[in-house]
Amino acid sequence: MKKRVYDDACGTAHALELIGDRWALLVIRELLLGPKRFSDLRTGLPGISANVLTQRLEELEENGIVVRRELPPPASAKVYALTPWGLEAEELVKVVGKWAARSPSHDPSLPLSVSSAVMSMRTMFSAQRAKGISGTIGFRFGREEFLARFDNGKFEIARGDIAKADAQVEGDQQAWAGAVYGGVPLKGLEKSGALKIAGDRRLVERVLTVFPLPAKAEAP
Amino acid sequence: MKKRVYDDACGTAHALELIGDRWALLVIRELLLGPKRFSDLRTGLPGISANVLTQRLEELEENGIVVRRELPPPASAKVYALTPWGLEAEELVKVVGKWAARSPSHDPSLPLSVSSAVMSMRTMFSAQRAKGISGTIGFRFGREEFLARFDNGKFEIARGDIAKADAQVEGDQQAWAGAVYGGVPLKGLEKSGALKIAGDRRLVERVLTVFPLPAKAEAP
DNA sequence: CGGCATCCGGGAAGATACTG
DNA sequence: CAGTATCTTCCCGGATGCCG
Repeated sequence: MKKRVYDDACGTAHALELIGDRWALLVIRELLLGPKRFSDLRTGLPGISANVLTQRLEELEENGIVVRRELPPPASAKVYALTPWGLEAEELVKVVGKWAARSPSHDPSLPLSVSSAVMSMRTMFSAQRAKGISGTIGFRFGREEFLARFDNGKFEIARGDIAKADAQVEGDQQAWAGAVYGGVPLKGLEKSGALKIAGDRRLVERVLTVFPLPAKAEAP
Repeated sequence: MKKRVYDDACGTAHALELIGDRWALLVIRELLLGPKRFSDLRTGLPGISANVLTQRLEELEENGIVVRRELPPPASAKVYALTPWGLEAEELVKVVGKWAARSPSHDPSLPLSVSSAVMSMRTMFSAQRAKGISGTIGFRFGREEFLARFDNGKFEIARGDIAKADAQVEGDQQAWAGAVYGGVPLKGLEKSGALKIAGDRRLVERVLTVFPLPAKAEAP
Protein backbone atom coordinates (compact mmCIF):
# COMPACT_ATOMS: atom_id res chain seq x y z
CA MET A 1 0.00 0.00 0.00
CA LYS A 2 2.36 2.69 1.21
CA LYS A 3 5.48 3.42 -0.74
CA ARG A 4 8.90 3.23 0.80
CA VAL A 5 9.25 6.58 2.48
CA TYR A 6 11.89 8.01 4.76
CA ASP A 7 9.42 9.77 7.05
CA ASP A 8 11.91 12.58 7.54
CA ALA A 9 11.33 16.31 7.24
CA CYS A 10 14.92 16.92 6.12
CA GLY A 11 15.17 18.35 2.63
CA THR A 12 17.85 15.87 1.71
CA ALA A 13 15.57 13.00 2.65
CA HIS A 14 12.75 14.50 0.63
CA ALA A 15 15.08 14.80 -2.35
CA LEU A 16 15.72 11.08 -2.13
CA GLU A 17 12.01 10.44 -2.34
CA LEU A 18 11.85 12.62 -5.44
CA ILE A 19 14.98 11.55 -7.29
CA GLY A 20 16.49 8.82 -5.15
CA ASP A 21 15.21 5.90 -7.16
CA ARG A 22 17.62 4.10 -9.37
CA TRP A 23 18.30 5.87 -12.70
CA ALA A 24 16.21 8.92 -11.78
CA LEU A 25 19.09 11.36 -11.52
CA LEU A 26 20.60 10.09 -14.74
CA VAL A 27 17.31 10.64 -16.55
CA ILE A 28 17.47 14.23 -15.35
CA ARG A 29 21.06 14.48 -16.52
CA GLU A 30 20.03 13.36 -19.98
CA LEU A 31 17.35 16.04 -20.13
CA LEU A 32 19.43 18.95 -18.86
CA LEU A 33 20.50 19.94 -22.36
CA GLY A 34 17.00 19.93 -23.78
CA PRO A 35 13.96 17.74 -24.42
CA LYS A 36 14.43 14.19 -25.63
CA ARG A 37 12.37 11.35 -26.93
CA PHE A 38 11.99 8.02 -25.21
CA SER A 39 14.42 6.24 -27.47
CA ASP A 40 17.01 8.99 -27.22
CA LEU A 41 16.88 8.64 -23.47
CA ARG A 42 17.50 4.94 -23.85
CA THR A 43 20.57 5.42 -26.00
CA GLY A 44 21.93 7.87 -23.44
CA LEU A 45 21.28 5.40 -20.63
CA PRO A 46 22.73 2.10 -21.75
CA GLY A 47 21.47 -0.58 -19.43
CA ILE A 48 18.13 0.91 -18.43
CA SER A 49 15.20 -1.24 -19.40
CA ALA A 50 12.14 0.22 -21.05
CA ASN A 51 9.76 -0.50 -18.21
CA VAL A 52 12.01 1.13 -15.64
CA LEU A 53 12.43 4.20 -17.84
CA THR A 54 8.67 4.41 -18.25
CA GLN A 55 8.20 4.22 -14.51
CA ARG A 56 10.88 6.81 -13.73
CA LEU A 57 9.39 9.24 -16.24
CA GLU A 58 5.95 8.78 -14.72
CA GLU A 59 7.25 9.41 -11.23
CA LEU A 60 9.30 12.42 -12.27
CA GLU A 61 6.21 13.79 -13.99
CA GLU A 62 4.08 13.26 -10.88
CA ASN A 63 6.71 15.06 -8.85
CA GLY A 64 6.71 18.09 -11.14
CA ILE A 65 10.23 17.57 -12.42
CA VAL A 66 9.47 16.37 -15.94
CA VAL A 67 6.71 17.20 -18.40
CA ARG A 68 5.65 15.13 -21.38
CA ARG A 69 4.97 17.19 -24.46
CA GLU A 70 3.41 16.32 -27.76
CA LEU A 71 5.21 17.99 -30.63
CA PRO A 72 2.94 19.72 -33.15
CA PRO A 73 2.22 17.95 -36.45
CA PRO A 74 3.68 16.83 -38.70
CA ALA A 75 6.28 15.68 -36.18
CA SER A 76 3.70 14.46 -33.64
CA ALA A 77 6.37 12.87 -31.53
CA LYS A 78 6.33 12.77 -27.76
CA VAL A 79 9.22 14.34 -25.94
CA TYR A 80 10.16 14.63 -22.30
CA ALA A 81 11.42 17.91 -20.92
CA LEU A 82 12.40 19.28 -17.55
CA THR A 83 10.17 21.79 -15.82
CA PRO A 84 11.83 25.04 -14.68
CA TRP A 85 12.31 23.52 -11.27
CA GLY A 86 13.66 20.33 -12.79
CA LEU A 87 16.14 22.42 -14.69
CA GLU A 88 17.39 23.82 -11.41
CA ALA A 89 18.66 20.35 -10.62
CA GLU A 90 21.60 21.12 -12.90
CA GLU A 91 23.49 22.54 -9.94
CA LEU A 92 22.80 19.36 -8.03
CA VAL A 93 24.00 17.11 -10.84
CA LYS A 94 27.19 19.11 -11.17
CA VAL A 95 28.00 19.14 -7.47
CA VAL A 96 27.37 15.42 -7.20
CA GLY A 97 29.47 14.70 -10.24
CA LYS A 98 32.32 16.90 -9.10
CA TRP A 99 32.40 15.22 -5.72
CA ALA A 100 32.44 11.74 -7.23
CA ALA A 101 35.19 12.66 -9.68
CA ARG A 102 37.52 12.55 -6.70
CA SER A 103 36.65 8.94 -6.00
CA PRO A 104 39.64 6.61 -6.19
CA SER A 105 37.43 3.97 -7.78
CA HIS A 106 36.17 6.13 -10.61
CA ASP A 107 36.77 4.50 -13.98
CA PRO A 108 36.76 7.04 -16.83
CA SER A 109 37.13 4.38 -19.49
CA LEU A 110 33.49 3.33 -19.28
CA PRO A 111 30.99 4.45 -21.91
CA LEU A 112 30.03 8.10 -21.82
CA SER A 113 26.83 9.50 -23.25
CA VAL A 114 26.74 12.67 -25.31
CA SER A 115 24.87 14.52 -22.56
CA SER A 116 27.40 13.36 -20.00
CA ALA A 117 30.29 14.60 -22.06
CA VAL A 118 28.75 18.03 -22.50
CA MET A 119 27.63 18.26 -18.88
CA SER A 120 31.12 17.27 -17.76
CA MET A 121 32.46 20.36 -19.48
CA ARG A 122 29.93 22.53 -17.68
CA THR A 123 30.94 20.82 -14.44
CA MET A 124 34.70 20.97 -14.70
CA PHE A 125 35.11 24.34 -16.36
CA SER A 126 37.62 26.57 -14.62
CA ALA A 127 37.14 30.29 -15.11
CA GLN A 128 40.67 30.78 -13.83
CA ARG A 129 42.16 28.62 -16.54
CA ALA A 130 40.03 30.18 -19.25
CA LYS A 131 41.21 33.74 -18.73
CA GLY A 132 42.34 35.11 -22.05
CA ILE A 133 40.58 32.50 -24.14
CA SER A 134 37.76 33.68 -26.37
CA GLY A 135 36.00 32.17 -29.35
CA THR A 136 33.34 29.66 -30.29
CA ILE A 137 33.57 25.94 -30.92
CA GLY A 138 30.91 23.79 -32.47
CA PHE A 139 30.69 20.16 -31.42
CA ARG A 140 28.94 17.39 -33.27
CA PHE A 141 28.70 14.14 -31.33
CA GLY A 142 26.66 11.59 -33.22
CA ARG A 143 23.85 13.68 -34.61
CA GLU A 144 23.67 16.13 -31.74
CA GLU A 145 25.19 19.57 -32.16
CA PHE A 146 26.34 21.97 -29.47
CA LEU A 147 27.77 25.43 -29.57
CA ALA A 148 30.34 26.43 -26.98
CA ARG A 149 31.18 30.05 -26.37
CA PHE A 150 34.36 31.01 -24.51
CA ASP A 151 34.72 34.61 -23.49
CA ASN A 152 37.75 35.39 -21.32
CA GLY A 153 36.81 33.35 -18.27
CA LYS A 154 33.17 32.80 -19.16
CA PHE A 155 31.80 29.66 -20.77
CA GLU A 156 28.49 28.50 -22.14
CA ILE A 157 27.58 25.38 -24.05
CA ALA A 158 24.15 24.47 -25.36
CA ARG A 159 22.45 22.94 -28.34
CA GLY A 160 23.02 25.20 -31.29
CA ASP A 161 24.23 25.62 -34.82
CA ILE A 162 27.87 24.78 -35.26
CA ALA A 163 28.36 26.19 -38.75
CA LYS A 164 29.45 29.69 -37.81
CA ALA A 165 31.72 28.67 -34.95
CA ASP A 166 35.41 29.52 -35.07
CA ALA A 167 36.24 25.83 -34.90
CA GLN A 168 34.38 22.58 -35.30
CA VAL A 169 34.94 19.30 -33.52
CA GLU A 170 33.11 16.26 -34.85
CA GLY A 171 33.18 12.63 -33.90
CA ASP A 172 33.03 10.54 -30.78
CA GLN A 173 32.32 12.24 -27.45
CA GLN A 174 34.46 9.70 -25.64
CA ALA A 175 37.43 10.57 -27.78
CA TRP A 176 36.88 14.23 -26.93
CA ALA A 177 36.68 13.33 -23.24
CA GLY A 178 39.93 11.43 -23.62
CA ALA A 179 41.59 14.53 -25.02
CA VAL A 180 40.17 16.84 -22.36
CA TYR A 181 40.49 14.69 -19.26
CA GLY A 182 42.95 12.01 -20.25
CA GLY A 183 45.52 14.12 -22.07
CA VAL A 184 45.22 12.03 -25.23
CA PRO A 185 46.82 14.01 -28.09
CA LEU A 186 44.42 15.33 -30.70
CA LYS A 187 46.68 14.22 -33.51
CA GLY A 188 46.22 10.57 -32.69
CA LEU A 189 42.47 10.92 -32.33
CA GLU A 190 42.29 12.53 -35.73
CA LYS A 191 44.48 9.87 -37.27
CA SER A 192 42.29 7.10 -35.95
CA GLY A 193 39.23 8.90 -37.25
CA ALA A 194 37.70 9.32 -33.80
CA LEU A 195 37.66 13.11 -34.15
CA LYS A 196 37.68 15.60 -36.98
CA ILE A 197 38.73 19.16 -36.32
CA ALA A 198 38.12 22.12 -38.58
CA GLY A 199 38.75 25.84 -38.30
CA ASP A 200 40.76 27.43 -35.52
CA ARG A 201 42.75 24.47 -34.35
CA ARG A 202 44.81 26.49 -31.90
CA LEU A 203 41.62 27.52 -30.08
CA VAL A 204 40.71 23.87 -29.68
CA GLU A 205 44.14 23.04 -28.31
CA ARG A 206 43.95 25.84 -25.75
CA VAL A 207 40.46 24.86 -24.68
CA LEU A 208 41.71 21.41 -23.75
CA THR A 209 43.35 22.96 -20.71
CA VAL A 210 40.34 24.66 -19.13
CA PHE A 211 38.55 21.59 -17.74
CA PRO A 212 40.84 20.35 -14.98
CA LEU A 213 39.90 17.21 -13.10
CA PRO A 214 39.95 17.47 -9.30
CA ALA A 215 42.65 15.56 -7.47
CA LYS A 216 41.77 12.07 -6.31
CA ALA A 217 40.93 11.64 -2.68
CA GLU A 218 43.33 9.31 -0.96
CA ALA A 219 42.60 6.30 1.13
CA PRO A 220 42.66 7.16 4.80
CA MET B 1 27.82 -12.12 -9.10
CA LYS B 2 28.27 -8.60 -10.35
CA LYS B 3 26.55 -5.81 -8.51
CA ARG B 4 24.09 -3.51 -10.16
CA VAL B 5 26.24 -0.99 -11.93
CA TYR B 6 25.47 1.85 -14.28
CA ASP B 7 28.43 1.18 -16.58
CA ASP B 8 28.75 4.91 -17.19
CA ALA B 9 31.88 7.04 -16.97
CA CYS B 10 29.88 10.10 -15.92
CA GLY B 11 30.79 11.33 -12.46
CA THR B 12 27.15 11.64 -11.51
CA ALA B 13 26.60 7.99 -12.34
CA HIS B 14 29.64 7.01 -10.33
CA ALA B 15 28.29 8.98 -7.40
CA LEU B 16 25.13 6.91 -7.52
CA GLU B 17 27.20 3.77 -7.25
CA LEU B 18 28.93 5.21 -4.21
CA ILE B 19 26.03 6.79 -2.37
CA GLY B 20 22.96 5.97 -4.47
CA ASP B 21 21.74 3.11 -2.34
CA ARG B 22 18.83 3.68 -0.09
CA TRP B 23 19.70 5.50 3.16
CA ALA B 24 23.33 6.02 2.18
CA LEU B 25 23.14 9.78 1.81
CA LEU B 26 21.23 10.09 5.06
CA VAL B 27 23.90 8.12 6.87
CA ILE B 28 26.39 10.67 5.59
CA ARG B 29 24.15 13.49 6.72
CA GLU B 30 24.08 12.03 10.22
CA LEU B 31 27.87 11.92 10.31
CA LEU B 32 28.54 15.40 8.96
CA LEU B 33 28.58 16.94 12.42
CA GLY B 34 30.98 14.40 13.86
CA PRO B 35 31.47 10.71 14.59
CA LYS B 36 28.58 8.65 15.89
CA ARG B 37 27.92 5.23 17.26
CA PHE B 38 25.74 2.65 15.64
CA SER B 39 22.82 3.25 17.92
CA ASP B 40 23.05 7.03 17.59
CA LEU B 41 22.83 6.60 13.86
CA ARG B 42 19.70 4.53 14.33
CA THR B 43 18.00 7.15 16.43
CA GLY B 44 18.78 9.75 13.80
CA LEU B 45 17.41 7.52 11.07
CA PRO B 46 14.02 6.33 12.25
CA GLY B 47 12.92 3.52 10.02
CA ILE B 48 16.27 2.08 9.01
CA SER B 49 16.76 -1.50 10.04
CA ALA B 50 19.92 -2.67 11.70
CA ASN B 51 21.02 -4.95 8.91
CA VAL B 52 20.61 -2.27 6.29
CA LEU B 53 22.58 0.19 8.39
CA THR B 54 25.32 -2.39 8.82
CA GLN B 55 25.43 -2.94 5.09
CA ARG B 56 25.47 0.77 4.25
CA LEU B 57 28.31 1.37 6.70
CA GLU B 58 30.30 -1.47 5.19
CA GLU B 59 29.83 -0.17 1.68
CA LEU B 60 30.63 3.40 2.65
CA GLU B 61 33.76 2.12 4.33
CA GLU B 62 34.80 0.14 1.26
CA ASN B 63 34.28 3.23 -0.84
CA GLY B 64 36.52 5.35 1.36
CA ILE B 65 33.75 7.60 2.64
CA VAL B 66 33.45 6.30 6.19
CA VAL B 67 35.99 4.93 8.64
CA ARG B 68 35.28 2.83 11.67
CA ARG B 69 37.25 3.80 14.70
CA GLU B 70 37.75 2.12 18.04
CA LEU B 71 37.71 4.60 20.88
CA PRO B 72 40.54 4.19 23.39
CA PRO B 73 39.75 2.46 26.68
CA PRO B 74 37.96 2.73 28.95
CA ALA B 75 35.32 3.81 26.43
CA SER B 76 36.23 1.07 23.95
CA ALA B 77 33.25 1.87 21.82
CA LYS B 78 33.18 1.80 18.05
CA VAL B 79 32.28 4.97 16.23
CA TYR B 80 31.79 5.75 12.60
CA ALA B 81 33.28 8.88 11.10
CA LEU B 82 33.58 10.46 7.70
CA THR B 83 36.90 10.52 5.93
CA PRO B 84 38.13 13.91 4.69
CA TRP B 85 36.65 13.15 1.30
CA GLY B 86 33.41 11.99 2.88
CA LEU B 87 33.28 15.27 4.73
CA GLU B 88 33.40 17.06 1.41
CA ALA B 89 29.99 15.59 0.69
CA GLU B 90 28.58 18.32 2.91
CA GLU B 91 28.29 20.60 -0.08
CA LEU B 92 26.41 17.88 -1.91
CA VAL B 93 24.00 17.29 0.95
CA LYS B 94 23.27 20.98 1.19
CA VAL B 95 22.70 21.52 -2.52
CA VAL B 96 20.42 18.50 -2.69
CA GLY B 97 18.48 19.63 0.34
CA LYS B 98 18.13 23.18 -0.89
CA TRP B 99 16.82 22.01 -4.22
CA ALA B 100 14.27 19.70 -2.62
CA ALA B 101 13.08 22.39 -0.23
CA ARG B 102 11.39 23.96 -3.23
CA SER B 103 9.33 20.84 -3.84
CA PRO B 104 5.59 21.44 -3.62
CA SER B 105 5.19 18.07 -1.95
CA HIS B 106 7.65 18.69 0.85
CA ASP B 107 6.10 18.08 4.26
CA PRO B 108 7.99 19.87 7.03
CA SER B 109 5.81 18.40 9.76
CA LEU B 110 7.54 15.02 9.62
CA PRO B 111 10.10 14.02 12.24
CA LEU B 112 13.43 15.80 12.08
CA SER B 113 16.64 14.46 13.52
CA VAL B 114 19.05 16.59 15.48
CA SER B 115 21.63 16.43 12.71
CA SER B 116 19.03 17.42 10.14
CA ALA B 117 17.99 20.42 12.16
CA VAL B 118 21.55 21.66 12.53
CA MET B 119 22.43 20.91 8.91
CA SER B 120 19.33 22.76 7.77
CA MET B 121 20.69 25.89 9.41
CA ARG B 122 23.98 25.47 7.59
CA THR B 123 22.01 24.97 4.39
CA MET B 124 19.55 27.82 4.58
CA PHE B 125 21.76 30.46 6.16
CA SER B 126 21.65 33.78 4.34
CA ALA B 127 24.70 35.98 4.73
CA GLN B 128 22.64 38.88 3.43
CA ARG B 129 20.07 38.55 6.18
CA ALA B 130 22.70 38.11 8.85
CA LYS B 131 24.49 41.39 8.24
CA GLY B 132 24.78 43.23 11.50
CA ILE B 133 24.08 40.20 13.68
CA SER B 134 26.90 39.00 15.91
CA GLY B 135 27.03 36.76 18.94
CA THR B 136 27.01 33.13 19.98
CA ILE B 137 24.14 30.79 20.70
CA GLY B 138 24.40 27.40 22.33
CA PHE B 139 21.89 24.74 21.37
CA ARG B 140 21.08 21.62 23.31
CA PHE B 141 18.86 19.18 21.46
CA GLY B 142 18.42 16.00 23.42
CA ARG B 143 21.89 15.40 24.79
CA GLU B 144 23.76 16.87 21.84
CA GLU B 145 25.23 20.33 22.17
CA PHE B 146 26.17 22.74 19.42
CA LEU B 147 27.71 26.16 19.43
CA ALA B 148 26.65 28.66 16.78
CA ARG B 149 28.72 31.72 16.07
CA PHE B 150 27.24 34.66 14.16
CA ASP B 151 29.62 37.36 13.04
CA ASN B 152 28.09 40.04 10.84
CA GLY B 153 27.20 37.88 7.84
CA LYS B 154 29.28 34.88 8.77
CA PHE B 155 27.95 31.78 10.47
CA GLU B 156 29.37 28.60 11.90
CA ILE B 157 27.75 25.87 13.91
CA ALA B 158 29.42 22.76 15.28
CA ARG B 159 29.52 20.54 18.31
CA GLY B 160 30.81 22.57 21.19
CA ASP B 161 30.36 23.82 24.70
CA ILE B 162 27.25 25.92 25.13
CA ALA B 163 27.97 27.31 28.55
CA LYS B 164 29.79 30.48 27.53
CA ALA B 165 27.44 31.38 24.68
CA ASP B 166 25.54 34.67 24.75
CA ALA B 167 22.29 32.75 24.66
CA GLN B 168 21.18 29.16 25.17
CA VAL B 169 18.39 27.30 23.45
CA GLU B 170 17.42 23.93 24.86
CA GLY B 171 14.71 21.50 24.01
CA ASP B 172 13.26 19.87 20.94
CA GLN B 173 14.95 20.44 17.59
CA GLN B 174 11.60 20.22 15.83
CA ALA B 175 10.25 23.05 17.90
CA TRP B 176 13.27 25.12 16.97
CA ALA B 177 12.72 24.28 13.30
CA GLY B 178 9.11 25.37 13.68
CA ALA B 179 10.27 28.72 14.99
CA VAL B 180 12.90 29.19 12.29
CA TYR B 181 11.05 27.89 9.25
CA GLY B 182 7.42 27.90 10.28
CA GLY B 183 7.24 31.25 12.02
CA VAL B 184 5.97 29.67 15.23
CA PRO B 185 6.35 32.27 18.01
CA LEU B 186 8.99 31.48 20.61
CA LYS B 187 6.64 32.44 23.44
CA GLY B 188 4.29 29.60 22.69
CA LEU B 189 7.09 27.10 22.38
CA GLU B 190 8.43 28.14 25.74
CA LYS B 191 5.02 27.97 27.33
CA SER B 192 4.47 24.44 26.10
CA GLY B 193 7.89 23.47 27.39
CA ALA B 194 9.22 22.54 23.96
CA LEU B 195 12.03 25.08 24.21
CA LYS B 196 13.85 26.86 26.97
CA ILE B 197 15.72 30.04 26.21
CA ALA B 198 18.32 31.69 28.41
CA GLY B 199 20.62 34.65 28.02
CA ASP B 200 20.38 37.17 25.19
CA ARG B 201 16.85 36.56 24.08
CA ARG B 202 16.90 39.39 21.56
CA LEU B 203 19.80 37.72 19.74
CA VAL B 204 17.76 34.55 19.44
CA GLU B 205 14.79 36.46 18.04
CA ARG B 206 16.95 38.17 15.43
CA VAL B 207 18.60 34.93 14.40
CA LEU B 208 15.20 33.46 13.57
CA THR B 209 15.18 35.66 10.45
CA VAL B 210 18.45 34.58 8.87
CA PHE B 211 17.41 31.15 7.57
CA PRO B 212 14.91 31.91 4.82
CA LEU B 213 13.24 29.04 3.03
CA PRO B 214 13.36 29.16 -0.77
CA ALA B 215 10.09 29.78 -2.59
CA LYS B 216 8.13 26.74 -3.65
CA ALA B 217 8.35 25.74 -7.28
CA GLU B 218 4.99 25.87 -8.96
CA ALA B 219 3.29 23.23 -11.00
CA PRO B 220 3.86 23.80 -14.69
C1' DC C 1 23.45 -3.22 25.22
C1' DG C 2 26.03 -2.76 20.79
C1' DG C 3 27.17 -4.91 16.53
C1' DC C 4 26.33 -7.89 13.74
C1' DA C 5 24.50 -12.70 11.05
C1' DT C 6 20.50 -15.11 9.32
C1' DC C 7 16.03 -16.12 7.49
C1' DC C 8 11.91 -14.67 5.14
C1' DG C 9 8.20 -11.92 2.55
C1' DG C 10 7.28 -8.25 -0.60
C1' DG C 11 8.48 -5.38 -4.03
C1' DA C 12 11.61 -2.94 -7.12
C1' DA C 13 14.91 -3.61 -10.87
C1' DG C 14 16.60 -6.34 -14.95
C1' DA C 15 15.90 -9.00 -19.22
C1' DT C 16 13.19 -10.29 -22.91
C1' DA C 17 9.28 -10.59 -25.75
C1' DC C 18 5.49 -8.59 -27.61
C1' DT C 19 1.99 -4.99 -29.34
C1' DG C 20 -0.16 -0.61 -31.43
C1' DC D 1 9.16 4.23 -32.35
C1' DA D 2 7.07 4.09 -27.93
C1' DG D 3 5.99 1.87 -24.87
C1' DT D 4 3.43 -2.76 -22.29
C1' DA D 5 3.55 -7.58 -20.39
C1' DT D 6 5.80 -11.09 -18.09
C1' DC D 7 9.14 -13.51 -15.70
C1' DT D 8 13.26 -13.71 -12.87
C1' DT D 9 16.52 -11.85 -9.75
C1' DC D 10 17.88 -9.49 -5.95
C1' DC D 11 17.48 -5.60 -2.73
C1' DC D 12 15.06 -3.76 1.16
C1' DG D 13 12.59 -4.15 5.49
C1' DG D 14 11.32 -6.68 9.68
C1' DA D 15 12.11 -10.18 13.05
C1' DT D 16 14.95 -13.07 15.48
C1' DG D 17 19.04 -14.74 17.53
C1' DC D 18 24.11 -14.94 18.53
C1' DC D 19 28.11 -13.15 20.91
C1' DG D 20 31.18 -10.00 22.98
